[in-house]
Amino acid sequence: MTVEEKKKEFIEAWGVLGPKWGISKTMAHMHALLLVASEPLCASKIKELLNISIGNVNQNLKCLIQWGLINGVSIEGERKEFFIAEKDMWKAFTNIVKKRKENELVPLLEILGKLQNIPTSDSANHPEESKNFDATISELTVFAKKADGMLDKFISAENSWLLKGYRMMIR
Amino acid sequence: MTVEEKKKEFIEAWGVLGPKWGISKTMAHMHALLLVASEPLCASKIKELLNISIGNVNQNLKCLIQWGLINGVSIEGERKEFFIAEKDMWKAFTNIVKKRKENELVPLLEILGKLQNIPTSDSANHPEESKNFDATISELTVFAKKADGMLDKFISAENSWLLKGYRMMIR
DNA sequence: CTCTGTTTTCAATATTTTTTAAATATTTTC
DNA sequence: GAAAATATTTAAAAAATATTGAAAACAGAG
Repeated sequence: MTVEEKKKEFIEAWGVLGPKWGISKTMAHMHALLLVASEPLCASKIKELLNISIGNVNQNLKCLIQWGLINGVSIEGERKEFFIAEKDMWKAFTNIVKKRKENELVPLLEILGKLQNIPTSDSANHPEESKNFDATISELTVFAKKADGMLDKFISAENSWLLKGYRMMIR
Repeated sequence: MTVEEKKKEFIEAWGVLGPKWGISKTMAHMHALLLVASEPLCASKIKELLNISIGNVNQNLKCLIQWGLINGVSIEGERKEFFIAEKDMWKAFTNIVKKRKENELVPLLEILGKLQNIPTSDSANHPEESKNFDATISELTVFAKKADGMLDKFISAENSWLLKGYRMMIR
């Protein structure tokens, strides 16, 4: 198996996993391509290597940058922009966690808070239901807040935490 | 705001979050509906409450059961099956983690292992590239394996871990 | 066994998301 | 400032996903 073949296979595999992680197949392909590229690539090179339109490349580049998975670099004497993947997996991972927390957990906490703060006008008429509902919302809130705090620690933890070993203390 | 209104709002909100978590809007609606329902609901009741087809209800019920987010229960004297949501959030969460680990991490580790075990036939011709590629794959592998181990601990940890407090030791 | 209510399956349809290609905008160089 | 190169936006096409509705399969009661 040649290096090129291995790269192709890796890119393919990443493309299968990507959608499961919430990023599109093409975006995953581009990310994988940049991960294994031995030098920075420009948009048109990516277009060429992956056989996709330049507009598509452009959009996904922007998206990958937003996710903190790649970075633009300028190359001496070249006019156009080149791109490289973030090779520090820990960094890439915490970038993703940060973004998903913002998009997923924060809005959830907002709506839960709102539902808790607004009084239930008919709670007297449906005491049981009202009680059950409040209990569910409040359990969810506790859980979401804990998760939120945990992710914050995660994000601010050092690289070494994952790479060198870690311990979770259960109390 | 009445209890019913609150429930509606919660269901809507869950429907928005769901797709970001990789489950479809309808599936999220159904899950939310069962979470706040004060009693088990049957398929046709769900169809009625959410205004969707019975086939759709059936498919998503099966999917929700697969994810471990809801359970079927039988009710005294009733022929059809009823459903309730898993209200223990910790359990629901670990169910999800377990499933996603199986679907996402395990296949990744497989492909990484494969790429490492098969020798690179042309590594002599492209020493630099080959070395870079191997390094990337192996860094990814280390990372993925650590994540895998961490998730295992997570899954087998006690409910109390999250609810009562936890500590991460960084070394 | 047969009837009836229920669940499951699946091809057709609708919806959503992704991709393209072309138009538009921006930047750099002279 | 004009020309050339690069980058971005957009409207339409294509592809992928979700939903429906109707038919088939199933299960329990008589």
